[in-house]
Amino acid sequence: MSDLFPKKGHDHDRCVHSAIAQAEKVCDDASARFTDMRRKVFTLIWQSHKAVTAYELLDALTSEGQRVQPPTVYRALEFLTDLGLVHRIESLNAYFGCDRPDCDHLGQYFICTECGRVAEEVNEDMSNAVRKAAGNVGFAIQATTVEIKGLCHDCATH
Amino acid sequence: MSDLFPKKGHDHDRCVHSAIAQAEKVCDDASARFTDMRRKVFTLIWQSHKAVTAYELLDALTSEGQRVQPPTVYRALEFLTDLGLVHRIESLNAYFGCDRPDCDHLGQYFICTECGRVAEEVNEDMSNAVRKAAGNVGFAIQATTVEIKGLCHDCATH
DNA sequence: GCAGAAAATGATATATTATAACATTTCAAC
DNA sequence: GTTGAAATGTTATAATATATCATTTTCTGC
Ligand SMILES: [Zn+2]
Ligand SMILES: [Zn+2]
Ligand SMILES: [Zn+2]
Ligand SMILES: [Zn+2]
Repeated sequence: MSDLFPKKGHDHDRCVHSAIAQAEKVCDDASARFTDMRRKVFTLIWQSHKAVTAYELLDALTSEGQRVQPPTVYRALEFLTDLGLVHRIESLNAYFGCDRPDCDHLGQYFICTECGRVAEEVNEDMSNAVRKAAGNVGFAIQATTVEIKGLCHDCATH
Repeated sequence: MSDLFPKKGHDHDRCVHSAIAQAEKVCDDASARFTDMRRKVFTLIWQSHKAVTAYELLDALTSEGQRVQPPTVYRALEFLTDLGLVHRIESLNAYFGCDRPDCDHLGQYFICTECGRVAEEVNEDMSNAVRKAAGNVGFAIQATTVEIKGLCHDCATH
């Protein structure tokens, strides 16, 4: 059985640093600015492997000092999602950092209802099944939302 | 190419009557009450093949006479979704009538961004791909959200 | 039929998520 | 340094959803 959710006790600083490095590259390639605010929001999203709501981000930013307003966070989120650095999890109204922002993909999200962690997979069998089903009915895909809730292996076995 | 979205000019009264008849049966089998309010909400949802928001339902119910409050609509929606008569479309924050409420299923939803219509499919290839991907990583599925946005055949070709 | 319990709805308030509109600041290009 | 575009700040409000308690309706057992 392959891993998908990160191991407990993994070196999470590596996750964060790698994500930031990739984000810098993606922004650079797109001639987009990875500003302080965007970096703060992005880093907060990567604090855990859970999805984070806009207002959790607001609270975190506010407790750091002066009051941050909703549009500030939503703008940063829009920027990050447009560039594919962050994905919105529709069934949670929350946001999740992508670990492969360099390539275009139709991701699928496994959401553990016990520990709250989210894992993104890019599974060609699933993507192909979706594409084929769409093709069968003459539907031209623009975007897909595939979110699977349940128990991750750790939570199912402990 | 098989049909999925209903034809223009189809006999929609048949859709509605069939849906209501099925709902009555499902409620009866579950010893649940298909009250006036639940029937009204359900019928409003079936007015079109689009997904309907809670507040659109509220407005429709209110214009029928006295003011209806949000909890009234949300309660009816909870009842209907719990019984599988209606599905929530997460990416739209909206609700859509199921045309096969009698059988358990993991549905997939095609959402046309042009005409707004939604079509539910129960595609075993997709469902199996999801189950297999979950199995591969030891994930125990509780619920799935598969929503596909794009252009329906009518809108793509006209 | 009637009492009591359970289910459903009404009513009020409030929580959560998200955007519109305009002002100010920052920053890169010239 | 000036200037124009991008980003952020500020204020207000829209859209979606739930908590809580009161009242009404329906069901069950007698
Ligand atoms: Zn990590
Ligand atoms: Zn878990
Ligand atoms: Zn119809
Ligand atoms: Zn269409």
